[in-house]
Amino acid sequence: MNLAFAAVNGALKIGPTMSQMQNVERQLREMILGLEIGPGERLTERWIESRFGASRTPVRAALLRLETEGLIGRDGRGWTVAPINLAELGQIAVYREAVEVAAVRLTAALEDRGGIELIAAMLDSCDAETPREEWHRVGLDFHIELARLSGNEFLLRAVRDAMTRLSRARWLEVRDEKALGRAWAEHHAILAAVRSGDAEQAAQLLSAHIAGSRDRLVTSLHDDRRGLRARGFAVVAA
Amino acid sequence: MNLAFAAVNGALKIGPTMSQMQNVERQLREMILGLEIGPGERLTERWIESRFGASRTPVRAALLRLETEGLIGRDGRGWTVAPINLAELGQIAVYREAVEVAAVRLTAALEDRGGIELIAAMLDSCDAETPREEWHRVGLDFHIELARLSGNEFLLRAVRDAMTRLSRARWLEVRDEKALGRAWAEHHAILAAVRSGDAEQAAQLLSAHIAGSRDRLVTSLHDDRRGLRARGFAVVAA
DNA sequence: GATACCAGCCTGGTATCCCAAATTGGTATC
DNA sequence: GATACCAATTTGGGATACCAGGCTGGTATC
Repeated sequence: MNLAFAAVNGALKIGPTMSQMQNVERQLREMILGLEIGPGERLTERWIESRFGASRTPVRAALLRLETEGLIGRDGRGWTVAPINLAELGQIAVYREAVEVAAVRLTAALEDRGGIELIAAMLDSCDAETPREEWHRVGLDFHIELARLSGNEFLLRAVRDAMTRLSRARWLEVRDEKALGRAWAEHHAILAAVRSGDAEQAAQLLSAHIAGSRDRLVTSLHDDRRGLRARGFAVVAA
Repeated sequence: MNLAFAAVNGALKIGPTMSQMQNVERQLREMILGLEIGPGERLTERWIESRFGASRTPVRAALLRLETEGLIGRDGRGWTVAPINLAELGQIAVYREAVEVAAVRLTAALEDRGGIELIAAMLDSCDAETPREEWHRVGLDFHIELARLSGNEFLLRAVRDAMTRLSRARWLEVRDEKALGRAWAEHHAILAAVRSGDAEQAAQLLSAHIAGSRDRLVTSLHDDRRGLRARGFAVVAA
């Protein structure tokens, strides 16, 4: 079973019967997260309408939902793809630390922690041959699936929301193989602590992981901000 | 300055220029939170349309937003006011403990904690003569404003979301004067700890307060579930 | 050449119309 | 009386027409 697919499928209801609104929402989200539409770019309902072959009714519904996800915002009397906001990334790190640590503490206290092995398998499915997209996806899904194990819908939703908002920034981050390996090792260390039921250890490792991740991310984007702006991406300073 | 009003005003943009969608959203939210529309009740877009004198377009936009707030949900091919869900209340307590404790720790570490006095004043504005609605509102706003002091938008949003979802259940809770006084005292004790910069103490007091609040809430609603159902309210067991 | 002004276009906001599917209520059948 | 069935109604999903306000580009004036 593919955990990641289950997650996506559960959230988005991919299937033969998908409404126009879900269709537009999904495709538009993918274009934004995949940076096919750059941060800061203007969106018009008419453009989306013609781009996806749906009328304005489902387009507007999709825009409203993406707004609540923080992927787009209102710019006066129009829609704008959310810019990369370095200050916001710092706040998100604090937020996700709170909810992820709470979730991992809950999970470590559970009796049935078998789900951990599925997450470990997901991590192990990545190797040197794995494309960068896959590393990126697994890196996000690790935290989401870990939160899911807690069984708390609200912690899960919060983590998923945070990872969605971090997704583009993490994609833009320049990460060398060493950084990828370190993250991989840290993920496994967290899993080991949870597996052994050591909530305190798991919490500390996770906190450190999130803090380090935030520092590397903000530093990388801060250093690259000129290049990012040159690509037409709106970057808001910390 | 009225903190509570500022919060509402900031969130809802009350003013002379309010779109139909904001109008419908606000009124419908008030009807749901005020239990004028009972938990579990069916909603049709046509009814809302005629009830508020707006066409279906803004009605549907408002419904989409209220759905993300968890106040309504889809029931097959229709809309339903979210039932009172005792299991969910327990999960929300865990969630809000995570984010509120994180926020209060941040605030206790701030240099400028002057905002605390405004919150204390808000608490002190309630006395024996104060109507129940006001106690209810202040009890919710206390936690929201405390989170606002942290300066973290995401923690604030999370607390606001949690309090919105708890609002109806807390309104239905049978609280005697003793319980109100205890909550008032606990709130002040938390403020005192934050004021003195004792993050650890503030965190512990807040955790205990949330746990106690949850226990009383779930117990009260559990005991009253027959009465609630007799009033036509859908109550989902824990 | 700079500036004040105005018409036309483009935007999101709203109202309304159509549609397929599902619910419902009555009816005929056993 | 229970049940299978069918038509009318109602539902949300979608498409489209219209509107007011703001932006733009051109033009006339100084």
